[in-house]
Amino acid sequence: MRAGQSGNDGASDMTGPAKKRTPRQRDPERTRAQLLEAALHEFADHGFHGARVDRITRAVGCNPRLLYHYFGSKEKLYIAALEHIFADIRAQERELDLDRQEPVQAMRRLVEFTYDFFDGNPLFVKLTRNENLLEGRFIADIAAIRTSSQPLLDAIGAIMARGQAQGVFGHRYDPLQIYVTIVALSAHHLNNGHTLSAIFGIDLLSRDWRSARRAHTVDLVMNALSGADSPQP
Amino acid sequence: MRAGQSGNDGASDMTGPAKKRTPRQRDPERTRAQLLEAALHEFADHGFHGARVDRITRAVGCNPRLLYHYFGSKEKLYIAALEHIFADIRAQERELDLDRQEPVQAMRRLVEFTYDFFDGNPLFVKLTRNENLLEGRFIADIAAIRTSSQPLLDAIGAIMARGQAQGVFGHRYDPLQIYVTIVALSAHHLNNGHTLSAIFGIDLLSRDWRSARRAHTVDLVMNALSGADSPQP
DNA sequence: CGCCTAAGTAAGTATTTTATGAATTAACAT
DNA sequence: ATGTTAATTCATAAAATACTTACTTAGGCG
Repeated sequence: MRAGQSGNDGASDMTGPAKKRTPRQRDPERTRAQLLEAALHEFADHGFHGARVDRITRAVGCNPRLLYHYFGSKEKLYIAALEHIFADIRAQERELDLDRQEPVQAMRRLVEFTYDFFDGNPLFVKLTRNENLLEGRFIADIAAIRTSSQPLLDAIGAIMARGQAQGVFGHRYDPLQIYVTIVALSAHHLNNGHTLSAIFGIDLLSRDWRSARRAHTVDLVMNALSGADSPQP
Repeated sequence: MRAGQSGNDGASDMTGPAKKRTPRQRDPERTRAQLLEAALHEFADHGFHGARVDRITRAVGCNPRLLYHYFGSKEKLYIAALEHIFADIRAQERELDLDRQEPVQAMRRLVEFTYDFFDGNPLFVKLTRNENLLEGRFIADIAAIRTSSQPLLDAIGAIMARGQAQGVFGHRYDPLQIYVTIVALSAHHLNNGHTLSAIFGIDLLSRDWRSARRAHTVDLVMNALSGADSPQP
């Protein structure tokens, strides 16, 4: 707290209160980062329209003007937040390294990883939900969002092919369908936790239920892939 | 601008249409219904915070005051809309009648029904999404929302039990997990269609993809239930 | 017919909320 | 120091937006 208190010079302030003359230590990077972090939470909790720039700046404890100085507008701040959160998933996905493992193990690892990602990133879940509410108005413009998606699908396709060749996997599904399935099983109860919980009178967001859900998800996907063939109509 | 006078002074109106002199035929029920219908779409498309009462009344072509006359506030209108859309699903669900069919067929029917319900009710999907964005602030207060949920779970449990007894189903899962799974597989791509489409560069909301998804969903659930046992760790 | 209530209209207002213009102050290179 | 640039504050514009007050008119009912 080295900031130049030398407090009493605040006396020069004419308005009565004269409280926090503390002129906010200059640190543009920190300020920008704090704003982005606060925005992430604000947009996640209230959506774009429900979010208030005022709440964001108050959370950071800075002047509203700064938000516009650094980000230009509420919309641009939202885009920055979206971009930031999507960068994370790409980074994490890159560490998966599925090609070197046996098919069954690789698939299990992918499912567990995916489940844990959503379970551990409520901000991502919420921001994504809101972006879909906005009909994906901004997501398309974010560059580098499709970059590592094809590799992921390829990896899934490769795992299934290998598994089939080895005879451990049965019916071969479309990799995209499988991936959407994994994500659906992992995230739907998070996306719709409040309504589902209200409808069934059980808290689907509790630690216990989520833990059971994890096992169920892994179970189901492995079961689907290893099953010989789908029951015929 | 002493409004009220008779028709032809519409010439003073600058915008072309000049329709509004017609003093809206009196029909309270119709007005109320129209407001509710418009609200359903407005809240679905923009969420609670993004929705504009002004747009709703303009869509109906009535005076803003009427909205408050009939519903009291934006919030109460939202609740009315939520209540209305949730009443539908309950009604439809009641027609299922799963107990009289063979287990495999009953389950297939349930999955298809559930898939088609979400696929055919975008308003329901969107309103639900928004209600979850609001952390279920209103859903809990809506009476009769839990009414027919337990019967549904019981029905699922019964189907699985019968299937197991007949030897057509293998491992027995928790009915709630199964139901959440069915819903997840049916609705996740609708809930997250825009982001997923952007990420993979494929339109998951197209008729073709949704049709493929339907088959995949049925396939997966039937496969999961009929599978002997899950692959062991 | 004439009155009374409720449906409907016109025209605000109060408040919130995003956004800026311009002054002020710190940091830093020269 | 000094001058320049960028960070921060102050004060407020400007626009939305939910909601109201005060009126008008239709139409059922005695």
